[in-house]
Amino acid sequence: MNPHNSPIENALERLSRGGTEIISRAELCDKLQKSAQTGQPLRVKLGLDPTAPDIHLGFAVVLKKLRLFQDLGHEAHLIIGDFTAQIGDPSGKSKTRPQLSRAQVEENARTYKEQLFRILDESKTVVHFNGDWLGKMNFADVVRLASKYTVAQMLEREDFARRLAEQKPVALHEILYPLCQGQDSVEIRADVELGGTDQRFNNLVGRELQRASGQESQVVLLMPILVGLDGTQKMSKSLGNYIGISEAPGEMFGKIMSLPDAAMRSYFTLCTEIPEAEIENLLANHPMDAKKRLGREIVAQYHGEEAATEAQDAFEKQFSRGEEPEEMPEVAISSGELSAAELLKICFQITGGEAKRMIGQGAVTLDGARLDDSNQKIAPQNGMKLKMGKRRWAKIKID
RNA sequence: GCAGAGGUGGCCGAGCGGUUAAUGGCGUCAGACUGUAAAUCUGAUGACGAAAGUCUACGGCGGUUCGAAUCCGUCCCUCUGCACCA
Repeated sequence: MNPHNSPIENALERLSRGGTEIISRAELCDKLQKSAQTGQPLRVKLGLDPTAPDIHLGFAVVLKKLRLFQDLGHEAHLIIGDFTAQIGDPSGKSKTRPQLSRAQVEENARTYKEQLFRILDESKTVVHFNGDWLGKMNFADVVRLASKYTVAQMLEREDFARRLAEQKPVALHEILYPLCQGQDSVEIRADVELGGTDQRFNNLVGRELQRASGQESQVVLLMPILVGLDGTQKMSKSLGNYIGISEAPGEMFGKIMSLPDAAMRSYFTLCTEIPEAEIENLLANHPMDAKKRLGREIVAQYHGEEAATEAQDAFEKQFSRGEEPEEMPEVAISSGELSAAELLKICFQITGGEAKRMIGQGAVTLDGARLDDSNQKIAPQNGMKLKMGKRRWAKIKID
């Protein structure tokens, strides 16, 4: 790092790592400077959706950035979107969501916090519920808020434009969503708002509404979207292509190994702190080794170095060398003969058709011997090891 | 309100009286190969059943028919155009 850099420039540089877009850089520079002079920390906002308390690596990208702000001395302001959750963010798949009770939201928020503070500094975090202000607005307030934005402006938003073009429904309340989120910024007087690039529109509305309310507009930082396990679509819970930050080390490592090679670069830059030059070097070498390094790096962040090494060893043992895993789920079975298909149904909780299919496809072995007849009678014995496909194992235990 | 187009399996999307548990694509799973739970290729993919077969499924309900996702009636929902437009 350039020793001549001022602390502010230094901070700016760290904040923009990983392809972060800053709107605008000059304003952020200003705010950082003012904060340094007055000793007043910046209020950095991040909105959370209370319906999905499982934090994954994609969201962690943003959380890590928020953590960086905290490390620079600023305050994190989390907005639990208990009110907006009733609308459902049109950025996503836009299914109407069930209304959550306050109790459910608080329960979710608790689960959320356990995970959040694996990344964030709790002592510099303030949590808000946007129902506290949005829920109190009366219809006149809503009309006044709605008057601050035009239909044409709202329709600039890509989601709406696309859905209109595809002749898909766009409900009126959905176009209120960006206004709600913008109002949150007004309420907490945010200096900065973080989000994925998919939040660009919403976050910019916040700037607009703050200006309309006589506040200084928030600076917006947009992080690139992390792709999911499929390597194309964004990582999200609803698409089922995510890696949760509290998943078991082995599971996490395995999922990372299943990423398409092409996704590695963005994972390295967004999910690890490895310097650019080293990333280039890793990617120039064998992809499998690079991916193992990636896996170890990420697992270590959430579970520690030791767990990461263990996860890698277990992976190499089970998949590279095809040996059986150290630990496998035990399944209790009462003694007595049963058919191979029935055994599978019990051990792996699958349907009869699926069990037959697995056996028919040669996917099943019992103590290393392939089963090829689903009607074959088996007398289960303690310690028998059943394997289905590459990953699923069960150890039989007689009741 | 009027007119037109639609609502099909996890998703997209064919079918438009029987051979349709329903083409195809995506997804998922498996096998082969390998460099990995990468890539590629191949296959499988409603439930129950040892099997024969039975059941459930094409927005809801009712009807016609030996037989309906396919025809008729009705209701609900979406889209497009027109009308309405303080």
